[in-house]
Amino acid sequence: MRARVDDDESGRRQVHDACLEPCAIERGMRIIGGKWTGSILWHLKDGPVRFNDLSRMIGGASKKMITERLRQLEAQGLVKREVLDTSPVSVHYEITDFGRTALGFLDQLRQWSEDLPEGIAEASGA
Amino acid sequence: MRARVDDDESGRRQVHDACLEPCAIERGMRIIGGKWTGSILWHLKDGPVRFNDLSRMIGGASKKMITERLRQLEAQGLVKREVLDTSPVSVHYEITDFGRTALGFLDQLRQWSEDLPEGIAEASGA
DNA sequence: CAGAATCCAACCGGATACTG
DNA sequence: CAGTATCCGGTTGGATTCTG
Repeated sequence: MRARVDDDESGRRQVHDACLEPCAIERGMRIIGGKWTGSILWHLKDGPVRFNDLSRMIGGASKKMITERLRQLEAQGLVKREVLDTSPVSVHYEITDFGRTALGFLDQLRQWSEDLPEGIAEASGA
Repeated sequence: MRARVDDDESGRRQVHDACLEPCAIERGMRIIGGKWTGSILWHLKDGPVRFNDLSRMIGGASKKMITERLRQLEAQGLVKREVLDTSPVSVHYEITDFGRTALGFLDQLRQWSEDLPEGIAEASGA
């Protein structure tokens, strides 16, 4: 937060020494590393999903969380919100083209996570 | 406490319907999604690094954080700690083979993060 | 159905100071 | 050098209740 360094306004100088690539990782993580963010995005990959369906798909996340993350993803342009004026209103959430560019990484992460040795997750916050 | 299910004391039942893959994503995220975790791992990819060097490389993270994440990564088997009894003691942190299996998607994330449209990060927690 | 609002405990993580 | 210890404010995120 302190050494933000100019955004190439002067001449492609950008980062000086340390965080060049690492910061990219951190920045990315703050975008799709939030709790449930990845899961939400992942569940949208096959097409638009309605709010409650999404909520049910991701059992474990509260509606509050789903909403929050969805709003965030929308603000970032990874997800598109669409209100259909049906009987009791339904809302579709759809992944954008930009959002799809994150699916590759997400899929790799998913694969990696699936065959983790046992007890790894426990060692995280034990 | 309602549908935690997975006590696996009875017989490997674990996940029931919803979160099968999504949970994998979440689990993975909890392992390498911590603040600085990805960066640390990434900086170890070219060989062992000493504590303070690592600390300097990742300017922005306090020693406390570096230590914490390092301990966590060690407990999970992604990083190996090695104490060399030199003059004022030096400690090497080295990525393990298992740890290397995470570098693939970390690199994808890095690439993805590098050419993000401007203003995206700001929309995260603004 | 699709949220918004409120409350509040837990944890995260930065700053600072101290140690062998 | 390589941490540990302590403090502490801010954010996270779950539970619950209410609404158009």
